[in-house]
Amino acid sequence: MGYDSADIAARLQAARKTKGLSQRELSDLAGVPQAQISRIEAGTVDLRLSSLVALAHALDLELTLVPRKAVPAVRSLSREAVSANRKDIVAVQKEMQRISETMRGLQIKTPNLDGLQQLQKSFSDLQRFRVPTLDLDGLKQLRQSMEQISRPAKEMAALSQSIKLMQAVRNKAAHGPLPDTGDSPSRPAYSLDEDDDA
Amino acid sequence: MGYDSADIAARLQAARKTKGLSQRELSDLAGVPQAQISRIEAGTVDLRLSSLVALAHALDLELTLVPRKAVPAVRSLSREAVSANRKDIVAVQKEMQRISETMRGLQIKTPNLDGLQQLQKSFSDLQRFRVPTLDLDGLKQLRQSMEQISRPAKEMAALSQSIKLMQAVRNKAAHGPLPDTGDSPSRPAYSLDEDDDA
DNA sequence: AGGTTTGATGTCTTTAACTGCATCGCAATC
DNA sequence: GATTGCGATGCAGTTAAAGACATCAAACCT
Repeated sequence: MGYDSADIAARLQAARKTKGLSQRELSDLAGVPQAQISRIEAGTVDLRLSSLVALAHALDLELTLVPRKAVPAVRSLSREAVSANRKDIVAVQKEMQRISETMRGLQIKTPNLDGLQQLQKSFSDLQRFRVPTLDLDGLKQLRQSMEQISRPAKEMAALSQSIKLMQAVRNKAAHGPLPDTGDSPSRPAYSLDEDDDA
Repeated sequence: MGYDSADIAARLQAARKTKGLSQRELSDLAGVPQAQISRIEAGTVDLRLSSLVALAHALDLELTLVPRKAVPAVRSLSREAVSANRKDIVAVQKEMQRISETMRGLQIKTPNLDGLQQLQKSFSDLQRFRVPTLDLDGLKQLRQSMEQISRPAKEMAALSQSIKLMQAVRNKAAHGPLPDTGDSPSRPAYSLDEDDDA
């Protein structure tokens, strides 16, 4: 337990998920038993430093001690490194791949379904976005919806739902925070404010 | 043992020292036994996260997980926060205090000693400098020398030596790296270099 | 529906951190 | 020379993480 410890646990889990790793995969990677990882992420154990470092290392993270006053700066710096870029590139790519396959499947199974073309067009549109801009959860939701389309008697509802979801993802990608090409430092929010205590 | 763990231990010790804390003081502050702190700093134990967090907290540090690629930036950021400012303010203050007391002692014991006035003048001069600019080791050396002055038959040698040392400290403070008032961000060395792997 | 994966939990043994206390050597101070 | 404060070390007892299993329920995919 503890203010900080919970943070650490949460960050470990977040890092694992955005890397698309299961607890077992991470287990193999870090040499820490899956059961232990589960307990750690749940925050029910007071883990050893060696375990923490092993996990962090496997997740391309480093454990650092930073001065209190530098914490906000470091936070924004870390955020920039993970969210603006990288995020869950692999996971998103994978999801897009699967959606693409689902799309293909639909075109074979129900080629003459009204609106399928529109969906296809939207998808082609979506594929032009740079990976990091896409929302993983939105994509997952979308795929789930798309798979409903092959269900008899639900085609139309599922189809229009899918189109809606896809446009939602598209809009989010278009208007969301832009990681863009040359990541402009966007004003250095990281600067140590002088407090001169003591 | 471990690549990272040693780092952590070292940083803990460094933080403690620059704060001018003894292991026992830190022990009281963090609630971790002195013996344990010793072992931790020596790197002979694989400490628990709770201990680490307790110590970090007591030292005004926070444990954070930062992405590999952001590590250099974070490092320079932390360095800036500790070294440019703060350094070992407390220790320097303490040392200055003790020198002041030593000075007073000399003025009582050997008030008519030639050159004492010059030493006093130099010291007053020194006191006008901002704390962080002063060199701790130089001050320690100085005090040691000053205490020799009360030793019979060595007064003169010790006195001139003290004057020399004090001027050395003064010069270092005057011409050394200036932590100055408005710490200029001195060019943001922290920027995440794009590598775009994957 | 059946098979697989994922995360959560349980049990047992081993290992080691942790605590509390005492002590030691060393340096600095009086 | 005695005292004090420092860090390091030893030891006995308690506690809990680690490791190596085995399950289990839920979600997922075919």
